[in-house]
Amino acid sequence: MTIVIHWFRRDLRLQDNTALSAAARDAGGAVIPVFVLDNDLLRGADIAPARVHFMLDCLRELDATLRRHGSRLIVLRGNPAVELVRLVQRTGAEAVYFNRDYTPTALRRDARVTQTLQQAGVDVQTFKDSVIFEPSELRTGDGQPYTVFTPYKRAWLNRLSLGGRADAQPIDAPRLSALPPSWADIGLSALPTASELGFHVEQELPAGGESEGLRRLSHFKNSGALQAYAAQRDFPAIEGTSRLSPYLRFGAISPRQCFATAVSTLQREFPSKHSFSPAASDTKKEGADAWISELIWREFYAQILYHFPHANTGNYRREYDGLEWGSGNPTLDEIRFNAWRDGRTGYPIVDAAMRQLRQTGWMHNRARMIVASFLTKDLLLDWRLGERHFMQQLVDGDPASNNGGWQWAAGTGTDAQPYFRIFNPRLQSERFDPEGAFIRRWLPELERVPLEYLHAPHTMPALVQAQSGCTIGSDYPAPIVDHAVQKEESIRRFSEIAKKAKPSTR
DNA sequence: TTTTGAGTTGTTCGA
DNA sequence: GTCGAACAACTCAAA
Repeated sequence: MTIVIHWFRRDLRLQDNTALSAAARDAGGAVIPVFVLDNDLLRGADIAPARVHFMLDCLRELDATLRRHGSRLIVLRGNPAVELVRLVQRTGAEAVYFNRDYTPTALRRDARVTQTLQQAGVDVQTFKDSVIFEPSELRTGDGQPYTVFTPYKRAWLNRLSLGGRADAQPIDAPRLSALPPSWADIGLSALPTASELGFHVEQELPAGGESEGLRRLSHFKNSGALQAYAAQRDFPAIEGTSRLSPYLRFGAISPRQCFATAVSTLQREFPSKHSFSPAASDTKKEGADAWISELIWREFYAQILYHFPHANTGNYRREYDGLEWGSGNPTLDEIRFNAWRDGRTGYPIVDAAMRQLRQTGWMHNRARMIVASFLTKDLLLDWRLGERHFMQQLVDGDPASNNGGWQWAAGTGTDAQPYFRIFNPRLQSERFDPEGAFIRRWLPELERVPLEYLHAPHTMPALVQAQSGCTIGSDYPAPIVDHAVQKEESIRRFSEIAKKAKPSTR
């Protein structure tokens, strides 16, 4: 009888798991579920304690669910290639199956692991799972990868309606056989905790795991947040987003499950083309449409990083390699970066967002844009500093989406807005946190500051500062830079590059 | 090859 | 406060 190893990576679930179901099918249920704690990744510079903790949560639940079905999760630690070959030798497995990962680091690792396994005579099979359409599946008429979102989205939706339905259809969880009792000593005796791995988690984190991911997906739909998504998602004080990003990051839920949920909402609101659609339903349709767009953005950035791996460490638009970052004074730059990181810039919307990140390992997407714009356009600091800090903090930190988002904000990426369109932090604050609820939630020192001063506390007269118990300079900082001045300098630097270089990306 | 339409998420100014 | 226009010029993708 054939035995197949399923190597779990970013697919920590049993339902709608492509490689796992294929393994169960090909092996008649005789699947060895395994996860490898990769020492190289755990020692990497871009790792976040919060993300490790969340991942371990997912693994713990995966193991518990497998045990309810008579199986269990074998957890190994070390180099995946070495550990998997050893597991093959011990168990007599003939094949290793896994779901494909498209980030540069994962591609290098998977090439090494595949080669090692094949040299040992093991059959290796890989599957599409973490996206609905893979990087190579959508090409322009010229056969080139898409570099602009809107045509990409159009092609994505077209492909779906022209025979791609199956790609978006979730599949059921497989039936797995019990592992032989004689294998009881294989793998770690217990899943380590984050602190046992050397990570100190200070945040209150969402509970990881497949069931929690599915519960949140249902809640997102049933609470009406999905339908209201287009109208509410931009306000960080509102629970208007799905909060599913960590679950998608680790595959506790699949993009197909998300897409199916969004589509079911559309079909329920619009059972037929001919039904009368009042204005309220149009809003609901916009909600699901906007959320589907975000799922497509996730795949857009995955394929950008796949096709343009230089963007992983450098500017997607290489002509900006000559761009000057920083003030020219490294000490000042360090002070400014630390103020940004710690939420002490004197711009409340920025500071509230940075404290939300530090305290929860997550940040609202509108806030991510604001703080990224602030770091790159107001502090004139290299986007890579912000990108790395996000990766070291975010529970949902995904290399492709994080890189894409930062380069977009910095103006060095795809679909960059014209360089003179620079976020004004005060305007963003007034527009997207009009009641100041988000600011007050994360900046207790501003709790009693009247709303008319909340978006710019340094404008408070001395008397008001005294009345609200918030003295500028001691309780809360004055702005560390002048937005109007920094904006002009940023525009100057970018326009210089634009004059010099003929744009090219490749 | 040429043409055409469009481009996530904005800001500022002046009426 | 609200609204429309200007901001500059280029690339991408498809016809």
